Amino acid sequence: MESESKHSKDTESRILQAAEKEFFEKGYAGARTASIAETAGVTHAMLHYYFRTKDRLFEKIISGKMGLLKDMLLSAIGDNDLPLEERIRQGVERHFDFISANRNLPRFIVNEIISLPDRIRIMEMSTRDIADSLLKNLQAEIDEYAAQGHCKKVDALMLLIDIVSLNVFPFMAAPIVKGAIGNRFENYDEFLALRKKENVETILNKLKIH
Amino acid sequence: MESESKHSKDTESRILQAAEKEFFEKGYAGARTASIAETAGVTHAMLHYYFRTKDRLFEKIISGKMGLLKDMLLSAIGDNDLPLEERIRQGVERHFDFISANRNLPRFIVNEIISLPDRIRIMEMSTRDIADSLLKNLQAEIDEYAAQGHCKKVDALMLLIDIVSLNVFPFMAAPIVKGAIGNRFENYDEFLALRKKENVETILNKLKIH
DNA sequence: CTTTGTGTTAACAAAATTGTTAATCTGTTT
DNA sequence: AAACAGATTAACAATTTTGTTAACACAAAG
Repeated sequence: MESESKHSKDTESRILQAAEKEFFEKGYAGARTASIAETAGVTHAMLHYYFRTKDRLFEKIISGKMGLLKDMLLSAIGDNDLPLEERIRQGVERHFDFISANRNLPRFIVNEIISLPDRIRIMEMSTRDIADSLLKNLQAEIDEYAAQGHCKKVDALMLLIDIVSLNVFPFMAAPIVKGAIGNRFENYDEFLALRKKENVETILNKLKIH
Repeated sequence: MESESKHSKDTESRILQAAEKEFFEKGYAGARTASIAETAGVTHAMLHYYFRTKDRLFEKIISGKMGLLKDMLLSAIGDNDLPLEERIRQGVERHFDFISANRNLPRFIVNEIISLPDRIRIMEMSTRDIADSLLKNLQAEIDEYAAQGHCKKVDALMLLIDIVSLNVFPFMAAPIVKGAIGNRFENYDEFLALRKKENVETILNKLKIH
């Protein structure tokens, strides 16, 4: 038996939780306030009581997730005090794990944020700042290693896009990929584990000198 | 002056055209039949006259696009009668161009088809068939080349997923990537041209022996 | 124990969206 | 030109979804 007490103060957070699920699964337009309320186990009047409108509730969710986008990019670079190859390996793995832990975040971002013209600019500026500062360091490091003959002189930006592309796709397009892999794997997580290794190799392979 | 004649039989196709645009941009839930009708330049009653319901109109659009998904995968493999490396290079380029010509098709598929439980199974079976037959040939070819010492023995499935991942991302996540590239490029198409080359190299690089 | 304020509910209202109908128009056939 | 059939429109109806309100519950403070 769960606590059946009325006047439960966690109502607000339960609505938020249910809203996140609903918005992530169905997008803003597809989400229904009544459905959110039902999932949260409250009447839909409560939703309006706490958040006034669907829009404001959506804002609450989306603003909380904006930070995660930065984290997603940042995680792809790894710690600064490791040798380059190890740093990149770790970065790719952490990035993969991050997305794995937020499987429908990329789809949500791509759909909902892109469809709001205002937000695109915020998004662009936000990613620009992160990318700029981060890539400058990484590029310098790569160039240094390359000068020492330890790796190829690759473009850091392209490398970052490679990492994100490879890591995001198997989650974003999971149903299609599931179809493609057929019965080659026991379950999808098994495939994902292998895919993670493969992505690390693909990225490191771009640095290797032929 | 366009033909202002009433009784224009192209009304149906204009609705379809407007519907495709609307559904692609806003998804099923976000699309408005009135908006579609307005874009098509007809009253929204016409939409119901020709297609009865929003659902049936959506079906018309989606079923027409299902074939394109197959084409998208098929284009990534290229012609059979070329040397392997050339075949893959051409495949990656054609696949990139195909997506470039259907920029919001991937997003549409990922969102709308995935959200319909029925369709996922159709999708899975559909992709399975294509992937199975196609990958068997490609894998055999790779293995042959590898046995001759001309390339590494890579997994064809992983290679296909690599191709699609790398090619799809810059279109699907365009606003985020735009932010990341900042002012390094004149315009996005210039970046895309470079990205296309980069993807070809990334893929071919996986085949090269170190 | 009454007051007070917040949380809660059910029923209702408003708005938006989809779907229908009956009348009208237009080109075609006889 | 009269009849006909499909196309078109405007007005309306139905449904869905969001948002509001008034009454009620309950715990805490005076």
